[in-house]
This record gives sequence, structure tokens and C-alpha cells, in this order.
Amino acid sequence: MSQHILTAVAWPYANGPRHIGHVSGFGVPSDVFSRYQRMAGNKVLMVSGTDEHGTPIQVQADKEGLGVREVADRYNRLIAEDLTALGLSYDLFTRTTTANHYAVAQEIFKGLHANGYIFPKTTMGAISPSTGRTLPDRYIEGTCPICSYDGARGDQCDNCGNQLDPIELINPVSRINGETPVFVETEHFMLDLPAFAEVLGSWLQSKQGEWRPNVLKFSLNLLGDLHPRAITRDLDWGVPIPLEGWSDQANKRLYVWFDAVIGYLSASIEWARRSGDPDAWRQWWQNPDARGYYFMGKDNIVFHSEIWPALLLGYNGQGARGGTAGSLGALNLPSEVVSSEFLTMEGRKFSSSRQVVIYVRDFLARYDADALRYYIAVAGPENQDTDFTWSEFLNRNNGELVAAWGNLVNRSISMAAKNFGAIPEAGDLTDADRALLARSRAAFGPVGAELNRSRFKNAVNEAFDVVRDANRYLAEQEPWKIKDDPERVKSILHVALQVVDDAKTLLTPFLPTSSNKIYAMLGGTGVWSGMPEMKEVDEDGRSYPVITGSYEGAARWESASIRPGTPLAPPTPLFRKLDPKIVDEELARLGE
RNA sequence: GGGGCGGUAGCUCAGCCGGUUAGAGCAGGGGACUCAUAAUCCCUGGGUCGCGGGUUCGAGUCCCGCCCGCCCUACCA
Repeated sequence: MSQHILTAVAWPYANGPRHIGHVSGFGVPSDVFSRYQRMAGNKVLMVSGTDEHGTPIQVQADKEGLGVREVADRYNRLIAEDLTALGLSYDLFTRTTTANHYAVAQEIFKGLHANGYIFPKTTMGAISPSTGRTLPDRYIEGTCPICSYDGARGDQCDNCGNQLDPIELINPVSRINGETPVFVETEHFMLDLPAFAEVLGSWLQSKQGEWRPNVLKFSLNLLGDLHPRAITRDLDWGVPIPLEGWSDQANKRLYVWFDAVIGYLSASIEWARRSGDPDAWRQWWQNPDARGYYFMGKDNIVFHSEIWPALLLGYNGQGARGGTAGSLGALNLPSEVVSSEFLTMEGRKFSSSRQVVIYVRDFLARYDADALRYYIAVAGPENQDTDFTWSEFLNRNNGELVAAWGNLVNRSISMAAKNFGAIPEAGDLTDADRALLARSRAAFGPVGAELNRSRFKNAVNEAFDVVRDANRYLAEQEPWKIKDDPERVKSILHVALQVVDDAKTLLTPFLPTSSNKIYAMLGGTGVWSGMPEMKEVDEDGRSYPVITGSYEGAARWESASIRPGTPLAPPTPLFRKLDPKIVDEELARLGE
């Protein structure tokens, strides 16, 4: 049964390059999932983009002496290049600074406002006297009024842990330029989150047994303490507020978290427009049978299990105040929020400023995308924080990718090519032959079930069990010792190649590049599993890069019979074996 | 301070509703083989399941307390 599946991938923030911790949280898992779903015959729409508004971009621009737009442009392009190089199969990877995104974000705001879920409130805000810009709480520091710790931030004291209001700080100063902020009254719009407590509660309860328990428990717990949340802020870098008397205020914008989550919808709409059928997005957002899977790191759960559903419910008119759906029509809530934990780097937190980091770009300059994808799939932070170490990366690469899987492919094709120059025909099969063939065919069920539940470690391990069994089979059959029975050798190598082909299919979601190579080695034609590409597009005369691609490859989640007689060339190695000295080289690159 | 998650062999991690001698991969030790990027295959040593209580015929698996790590804490993307 073919289903419409929306893969909604967290939006990387465009204030700098992304490191491997970021892509292990949202990037690789979402791509493995999407590739599997396409192979299983479902209609996948995988969308994301760079998140480009907000104060951190403003701060970064000031630091670099550039405009916000230039900073956003630069990191949008850089991040898009990195994600493309990793092979992430976005149907559309766009950005939040498009006219389309502005229009969709404003439409959601207007819908919520019309239904009564947004109200204004006057609060005190800090501004920088020299620039006139608002200072977010966390950019203010001073002495904690409770414990007298003098490095307290405006939102919280790191020493005593108490919540603070920046106006309470003793001797407050700006962390950006050291000056003393001025506090002034300012008016903002608030989202009435408590109006959704009940409907969110029953929605979450209905996910019992389906979501990862930690995500569900965490989300349910948040419900007990919902408060109205500001959705605008004093900043000129953002989406204008679409109300009379507000839209022309240069210094009032939608707060960045509000517009960023709407990106899933706006990107889907942009994708549909570019595909030539402007209403195509509705199949993923309004069809009751469609499913939406959201991938992110754990710091983002609240936005996806609480706030984004609240925005959708409010827009649909389904909160405590009722209402009617906006002009887009009622929209589907997430089916599942798939959250990853965090990756650490050699036992420490990733930190760009302290050079405890490896950026995706630098990683891919020295190692292959499949090597990184494999590491993340098999050793990434799927259900708990995990530690990336270069020595484990080396071991996994050399011991598992190269020695177990790459070598199985290489020895099987090499023997067949050398002895027969083609895929040999099988003769009478022995019990061992039949057992191994049945073994790899039977793996599609359980491996697929694990992938469908986003249990990637189990999936890749079960796929690798097939690889280990195939290596054992060859060791037991010893075809290289058989000198007087070429028919038996043919049967053994036929079986081995069939299982290599099956394992290649099982590993395609994780290792698309190398799987494509194996497909070609065994005589496959055309595209097996499609790869993303960057394209320049125009919108209102402005050009920007997007990631897109045609993923309608030949890959299907099933065993496909290899064709005897297909010519085989001597293989070239699929994966690079790494020199152990890279561990020390990489460690030397890390800061103290 | 509050909430959440985690703390299992040298390393990275599995262990669902409590049930026989706690598992895997890698690393270590021994052996076999040579088709293959010296890759592969077989055998093997190794754990007071963070600490302390409790419930139970029986707890890594449930309850309480504590210690450690990480995430969130409502203008933090």
C-alpha cells in the first residue's frame, strides 16, 4: 500500500557551518528513513532548509562586518553544499528568507490571530543605547540578585540555576559590546499555548506505544506548565507582522522560532509550485492517510511536539477557543516526532569557539560520505548521547565497512570475474546454498520493520549479520580449493553474488553511494538510488541555491534475482582503508 | 530549584511486559585459510549490570534515596 510520507527535517541555523553532531541528529537519520520509505514504495516528500532569521545571525553579521543578508546567503550556500555532499535526498532544501516563506508564515499568523489564539502584551525589554537594537536576555549578563554570582545571564543564573529577569540583574552589561542596556516598555504578541493544553494532551496520549517513550514522556510533562509565549520580538531581521499598524514597523518581526517551524509547510508549498502542480503539497498535509515524521536533535523536541502542533491546531480552529481553518484549509499534525540525543566529540561537548569540532565540510574533504553515514547509523546518538572518537571511526571504517562488507563484495566479484568473466549460473543447490539465500531474502522483513520505526542501529546491525553470514559461507565452501568441479564453483559464486546483491539493497538507505556502485558492478543500468543535486533557482529576481533531486531510482525493498551471463569486470575497492595515523592527526587538529 | 534521559565486559552499545549459567561488535589471547584492500573463518579469557536500601519465591529489569553525565526550564535556534 503506497502512502504519502512527509519527512520533515530540522532546519539548520545559518550562522555558521554545521558539524557532524548536527547531521547525526537530523540529517543522516532522516535520509536513511526517506530512502527506505521510497524503496518500500511510498511517496516521500522530504523538506528542510536553512533557518536564517534572528539575533544570532545579526550578531554574526556584526562580527564579520557584513549585512545579515550576506551572512545568511553565505551560510545557506555552504550548508546546502555540505548536505548535498552527504547525499541527503531532500526533495526540497530551501531557506526561510524566500517570499513564499514570508507569505506562508504570515498566513499562519493571521489564521491564529483570526481564531483568537494570539494576543498583545506589554513587557519590558532591554535595548542597546549605541545601536538602538534590542538585546535578548541571554546576551545580557550581570550579578545574580539571588546568589551574587557575577556571570549570570539575563535569562538564568548558571551558578544557582534560578530563572531570572534581566531587569533584576545587578550591573547588567551587554555581552556583545559591554555597554549598559536600557530597559523600555515594548509591546509583543503572545501565543496562547494554554488554550491547547487539553487537545495536545489527548493528541499525545494517542501516540502512546508509537513514539519513542522518552519523547512522549517529555512532551506530556511539558503540558502541565504551559504559559503564553511571545512570538514577536524587537528586531528588524525577520518576517514582518501581517497586521494593520504593525507590518510597517521596521523593528517588529515574528520571532524566529515561530517562522522557522512553519518552514516545513512553506517548503512543501514551494516544492509543489516548482514541481508544476501548485496543489501537490496537499497530499502530504491534508490527506488523512498521509503521515508526517519530524527529525531533530533533543533540544528541539518542545518545538515539534508542543509548539508546532499548537500552531497547527490553532490555525485549524481546533484549540479551546474553537475557530475555523484558515485559507489553506486544515493541516495535519505530526504523526511522529523522532528525536536524536547528542553526539559528543572525544568525550567533550562540541564547541566551535574552542575548536572541539569537526565540520561536515572538513570531514568530507578527507573521508567519504558513506563512511560518515555508516558511523552515524551504527554508533550515532539514537537513544542516548554517544561519543564520537576518531579511533572508533577508524575501527568501524576499517573493520566493518572495509574488512567485512567491502571485502565480501570484492572477493565475490573478483573470483567470479577471474574465473568466469560473468555472473555464473547456479546448478544444483546444497542445503547450505539454500540456507544462505533464504537468510538474505528473509532479512528484508525485519530490517525494514526496524527502519520503519526509525531504529537504525538495529537495522544496520541486522543487515550486517547477512554480511557476516556470507563471509562465513565462503569460508566454509572454500570455492578457491575446488579444482575439479567448475559447476560447483559456479553455484557457490552465484549464491555469493546473489547475497551480495541483496545485502547491497539492504544497505542502500545507509550507504547510497557505494550501493549504487555495486548495482553498476553487477550489471545494473540507470539509477539505483538517486542522489541530490544543488540547483540555482529564482524568485522575484533573486537567485538562490536549493537541494533537490529525482529519486525515482530502480531501488526496491526486495530481493532481485541477479542475471547469469551478465559480464563482470575485476572490481575496484568500494571503501578506502584508513591509515591508523589519521587518529593522531585528527586529534592534533582539536583544540585543548 | 523543577522536569527528562542515561550510567551494563578494555571500548561502543543491546537487553520488551521482572524468571534458567547477563549478550553483540570491536579490542586482547590461540588456531585455520589464502579468493579478497593481511581482508576472512573457528576457538577463547573478561562484567559486585553507578552506590545504598526496599518489594518479590526471584530484579540489570519495579519502588525509594544518593552520586555522576547530558538535555530542557516558557523572548534559547
